[in-house]
Amino acid sequence: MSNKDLADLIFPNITKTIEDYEKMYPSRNGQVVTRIAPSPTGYMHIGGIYQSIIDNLIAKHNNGIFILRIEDTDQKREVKAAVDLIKEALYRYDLIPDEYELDGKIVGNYGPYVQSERKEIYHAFIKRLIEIGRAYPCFCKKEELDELRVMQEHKKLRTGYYGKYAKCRNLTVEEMINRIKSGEEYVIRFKSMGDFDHKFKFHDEVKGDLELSQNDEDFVIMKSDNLLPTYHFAHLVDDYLMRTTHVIRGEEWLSSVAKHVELFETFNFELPKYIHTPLIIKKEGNSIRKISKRKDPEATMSYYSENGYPKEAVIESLMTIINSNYEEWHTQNPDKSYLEFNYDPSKMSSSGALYDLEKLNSLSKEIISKKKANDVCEESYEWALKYSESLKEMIEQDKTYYTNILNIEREQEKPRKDIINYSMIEDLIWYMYDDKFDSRDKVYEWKNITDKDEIKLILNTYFNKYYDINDDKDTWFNKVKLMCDELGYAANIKDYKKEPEKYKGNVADVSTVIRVSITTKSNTPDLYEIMKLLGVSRIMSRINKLK
RNA sequence: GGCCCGUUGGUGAAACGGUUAACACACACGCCUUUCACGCGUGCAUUUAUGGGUUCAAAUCCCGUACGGGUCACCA
Repeated sequence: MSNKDLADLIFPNITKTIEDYEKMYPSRNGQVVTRIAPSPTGYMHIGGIYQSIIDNLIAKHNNGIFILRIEDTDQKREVKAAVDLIKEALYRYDLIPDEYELDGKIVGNYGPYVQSERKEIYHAFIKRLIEIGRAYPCFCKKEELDELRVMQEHKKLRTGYYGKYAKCRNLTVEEMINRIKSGEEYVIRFKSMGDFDHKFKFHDEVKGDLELSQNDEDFVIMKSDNLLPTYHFAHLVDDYLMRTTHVIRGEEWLSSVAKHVELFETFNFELPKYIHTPLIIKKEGNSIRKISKRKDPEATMSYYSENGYPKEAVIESLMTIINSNYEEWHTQNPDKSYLEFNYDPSKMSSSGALYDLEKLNSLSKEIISKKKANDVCEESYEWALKYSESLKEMIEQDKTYYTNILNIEREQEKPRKDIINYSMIEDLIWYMYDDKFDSRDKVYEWKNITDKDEIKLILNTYFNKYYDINDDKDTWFNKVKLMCDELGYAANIKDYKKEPEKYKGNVADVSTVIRVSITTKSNTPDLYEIMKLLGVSRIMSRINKLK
């Protein structure tokens, strides 16, 4: 009985060899290939988009290929709709893969791109490993493994299935065959030849040169229940066969590179470049921790959709933590797409990247302020369709009116920056709509002038004597100033500051009274424009109701 | 606990043996202004977690300590 017999017993139907697959998926002649490989376990995590941005950036920058590969080897954790969620998130941010498998359609010559569909491929590789004596079935039960670990911990030994603790590696082929034939459950383990006390040099594109201990663990490469490989083995096979040149993955994988290196060396495959990205972390009180889907809403991409952040803002904010020199580059090249930025992994922070919502907000304000009113209208309408019935109705009443509101103080050199995201638009402009104005609980935000009679006096004087809807902006404001003179307010703030005791107040106070009486708010965009849009009769009706 | 990685203002960070330790966000103040905002200006680390060492010179190199993170699954 030989290893070959064992291999044939375990994989009787596997006839294709590694060499067959190498021919099916030939070398791509130096073309750069990156890949995002999420497991479909729920909503897209912000780390996934973060990595996809880097994948896409490297691929596009080098005329390369960006692959989406679904890692569904863990059926227990699988969530059915998750692939749709992944696709949705990727497409929303224009991170469109060149090769993928979605909705049953395969695009690309290196597929399938879903791991559960690649079972025979993995089996061919495992079969070879068994044949050459570098993999073996292990019959240890979970309880035995637990016992082993407890014993190791107790003796303060390194835990794991290695060396003399890897007892199944010493089984004879005959014994293995007999136990398999008798129906015992087993996993396939890799037979390591490494020595933990020997170090090897490893270059990571982010962390630089590292010295790591060799792997000596006989880790599991194929699971017992679904015969699918574990991550480590799938990484070897898929990234080799898909000809991946750059593996971008989270830092948590750093501690398994010794396993991967031994795997690649065993097959004599060239190692891809590794970019182990810092974890996205979050500060909570005094502790810093990995951002988590369960505790942090902003860890999930749906947070940004639900709150109506424009996609550019999300990308920008992530770019600033990907390479901190990005922001500077972007201010120098305001018209260029981020895809033209020269990403440099060695410039990535090697500690965690703290994702800052404050920064996102500031970026988002900036970006929205530079958009055309029409685009803001369309994008916010799209958002409202999904997330806000109320805003949707406002927009549908009269799109032009809505756009005009958005356009106040917009198309000028220094546009107003008050919209952080689309979910806050309604809060910013509801007073421009009569039904909202009438139905909402509102507080008039009077400032310096609160005396009812004084307010009445100002409003009466202004609307009876001065206000004319047809005035241009300068005339309009000059009239406000004229009224100030008449009522004893300073028309000029400087005059007021010089001799405040001479006046009842200044033009700012008077303007505030007009503003608040019409909008209830002390903070609004340009009053002249607002009055123009509202029109005389609506203004007067509001003024009259006030009395 | 073992192994690995890290630690520069409130935050993201630059600086790769010689700078007043960039820049951005936040914050504070001032100016501008019909309010708020925008914009503009100013301020904001006597010092790079900490203790030693190397050097004419250290945030940068070396060692120790502390603290934080990752990992030690038939999860990825």
